[in-house]
Amino acid sequence: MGKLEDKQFDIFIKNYKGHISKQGFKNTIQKDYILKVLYYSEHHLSAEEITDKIQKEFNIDIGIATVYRSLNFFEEMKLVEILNIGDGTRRYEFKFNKKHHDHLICTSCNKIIEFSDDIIELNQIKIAEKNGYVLNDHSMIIYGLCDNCCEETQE
Amino acid sequence: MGKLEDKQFDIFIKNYKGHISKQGFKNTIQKDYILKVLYYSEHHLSAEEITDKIQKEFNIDIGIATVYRSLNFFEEMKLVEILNIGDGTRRYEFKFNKKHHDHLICTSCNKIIEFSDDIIELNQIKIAEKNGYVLNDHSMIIYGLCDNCCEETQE
DNA sequence: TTAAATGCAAAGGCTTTGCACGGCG
DNA sequence: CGCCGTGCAAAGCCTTTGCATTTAA
Repeated sequence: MGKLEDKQFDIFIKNYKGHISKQGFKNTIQKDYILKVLYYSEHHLSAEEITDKIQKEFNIDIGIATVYRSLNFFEEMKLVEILNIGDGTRRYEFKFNKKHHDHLICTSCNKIIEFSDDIIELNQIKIAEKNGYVLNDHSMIIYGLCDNCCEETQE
Repeated sequence: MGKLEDKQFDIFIKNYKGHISKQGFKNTIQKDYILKVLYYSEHHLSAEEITDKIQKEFNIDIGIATVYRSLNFFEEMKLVEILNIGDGTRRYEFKFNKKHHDHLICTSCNKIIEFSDDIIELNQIKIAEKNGYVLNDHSMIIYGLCDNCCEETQE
């Protein structure tokens, strides 16, 4: 968490808090920590992982129910996106100010790589139109073996 | 369930049964009915829906545990594909002899349309390669409002 | 002060599993 | 007859919910 990033995060959180207040909600440290963990995380985290990280990195106990409630709240506010890779556990990622992207997942080690592809972005709009749908969102997950796991299976 | 289709299904099931026997598994009427329901279904069904359909259409009671076990079995045999639209319930569809396709889902009524797009198919291979992944499979879900639901919201 | 947020534990969905019994080969 | 498959009920896992308590504004 370098200095520049901290400044960026501070600007974001200040903005966020003002927004929250205006809407009649209340700011809490729990939400701050969840946002902080998500903001700085390079990975897509589950509710349990977020809870553990807050405990380990900030030495603060937080109920997992609060984490779930907050995450759902953030999702409604479009700050957070849910990633469902099909293993029964939802993962969450910070979305604000981030370009849309899709995911490439290793079926062996679960490593997740983000990618974005303009051609795919364009085509999904066309497909939605062609079928009479008004596009909302999309999720594309490519499953495969990452380079590491691929080497292992060849040995 | 027209005559032509019945013939097709009979051919399939005969083949399938031979295959099963060779592998040391046993054929059961339960599995037959599950395959039949999936084969003829135009929709993507949940385990519960499959169980209910077998009860209603064939008047046969089948334990939902058996349905789940069979579906997992069929998935391993690549006969069935799991569709995870993110609402917590897995849906299953017959895959055998069917071209790969993706899904367009209405976020209001959950209507599912299948589509396939060559450009997207091509691009996902490129993306996997570019990132050092060996492609396995992919799932693309486009979320939007279908024409019906779109009209309703405008009224 | 007072409405919203938290934390705990209980409840809720969906799916899996253990075990005794039934039925295919 | 041996073993796999089934059915039931219980357990598991992730997530949500009810309720008393705490806390921000």
